[in-house]
Amino acid sequence: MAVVMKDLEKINRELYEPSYAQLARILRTQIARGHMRPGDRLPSESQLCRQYDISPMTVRRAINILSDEGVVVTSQGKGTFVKSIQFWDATFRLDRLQPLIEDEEKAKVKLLETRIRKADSHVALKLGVKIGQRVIYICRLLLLQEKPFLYHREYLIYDPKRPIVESEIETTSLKGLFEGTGRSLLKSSALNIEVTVLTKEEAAILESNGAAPAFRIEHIFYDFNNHPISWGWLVCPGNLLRFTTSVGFHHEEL
Amino acid sequence: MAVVMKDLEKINRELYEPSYAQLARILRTQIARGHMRPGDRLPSESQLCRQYDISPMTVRRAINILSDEGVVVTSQGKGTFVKSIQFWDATFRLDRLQPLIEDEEKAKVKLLETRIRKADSHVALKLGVKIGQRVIYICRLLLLQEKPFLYHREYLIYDPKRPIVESEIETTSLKGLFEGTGRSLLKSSALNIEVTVLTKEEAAILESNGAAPAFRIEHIFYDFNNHPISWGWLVCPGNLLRFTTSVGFHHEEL
DNA sequence: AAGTGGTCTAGACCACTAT
DNA sequence: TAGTGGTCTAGACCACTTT
Repeated sequence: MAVVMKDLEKINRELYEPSYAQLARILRTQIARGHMRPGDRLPSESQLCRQYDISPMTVRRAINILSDEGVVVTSQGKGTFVKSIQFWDATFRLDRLQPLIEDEEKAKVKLLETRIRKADSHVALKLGVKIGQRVIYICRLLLLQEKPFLYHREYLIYDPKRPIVESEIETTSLKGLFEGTGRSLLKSSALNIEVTVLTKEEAAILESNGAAPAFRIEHIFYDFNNHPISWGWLVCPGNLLRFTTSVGFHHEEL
Repeated sequence: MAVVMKDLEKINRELYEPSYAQLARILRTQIARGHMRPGDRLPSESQLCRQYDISPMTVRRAINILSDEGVVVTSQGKGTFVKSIQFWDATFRLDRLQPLIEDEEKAKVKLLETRIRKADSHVALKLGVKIGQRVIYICRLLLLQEKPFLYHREYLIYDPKRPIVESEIETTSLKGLFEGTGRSLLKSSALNIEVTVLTKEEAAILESNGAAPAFRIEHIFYDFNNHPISWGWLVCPGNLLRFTTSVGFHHEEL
């Protein structure tokens, strides 16, 4: 059977881009251009070795990249196949917010309130402390180009032994906030995204309509003993935020 | 300098779990237990080779896994370091919905309406067709345990040359819906998640309160010529759906 | 039996960083 | 100069699937 050598770009070893990345890019482009369609089998690894004159490990690495990206699926003994796109593969990344918030020019954080409170039943449950125990309440507003954008409230465990209090409260930018202040004491975090409508108080602070729909991002941070350190939530009016993503095959335009 | 051999699990080559995965797991566990904290340097690759008696490539593969997971960060010439957790690393996966919807027992799809319409300006813009061109409108309701859960409306390009129409409309489960019907003609999809409040009509169909907050997931599918195939959106009342995720270091409990 | 992907070796050479 | 990660080789052996 004659193999048609179509689109056979060569690997250029002079480039800064390593061979495995080049091969991954070449195959990804072929798929995105429709030369290989979902369900089609890719050339076998040994074929790719010969075609591109690179070693098996390098080919495998390229294939693994595409596999991690969800572009192909491998099956031992059968081959490597182009995956059909799955709606469910979509992931929404919070880091789309990061550039907005880290821009010191446009983003300002206002500390609205900070004080010691006694934990009510709800806070006690979330933080795993006893009702009535002293906790720190922090309330911040993030402004984007002078406009209210995010309203953040947080309860921190009050531990006189660790002076995390001051450094936490001092934070006037959200940048370092969630990286952890005592940096090495944060182990993990659990997050929820929900929708709500703004309360009157929230609407007033965010200069939005009451009962406007909003995102609510809740977070709990844990230390290395898996004990909660803080519980809080961000509220952002729906008209100011959307999450976008895409699934499927993409490549640079010609 | 005496190296303290702490937590030195051995690689077991008899296991089904490959060596690189074992090493990744061992290192991940050490980090999660706090034996190595954010900012700490991992043993160098050559040290790991000697300690675990495996080859450099296998060590590299383990490190690469942790790097892909965002647990460590590598720096040429300096070493490999435990990353501090980043709030922004959080990703929310749509596939949390999949098990719900694919469960044929609990999930039923009701086809509410399907008919040919002429594209108005909005639809024409989204689908890249002329105003007045005929498009297919489909309206579905997904019920979960007999309760309305998702309300789905979609506009499809009407192309008599391709009989995608029948197969699309026949779909009574959402399962195969987004995998594509003519399976090989879907190239990519763009998605948005927004918040809205339910209109009266939506609230009636979803048996929810009017003006209740809701997720709105919009999608556009493209073919291999990068032309839109369909545009549609899902609406789900906020009290029925939340997205959850976590960031940081996790390991199996002891 | 032949072909496929999956793991792994024992090195090599390079680029970068610390000292 | 010595140590670090980054790339790559040219095979080996294995498990699985197809013929």
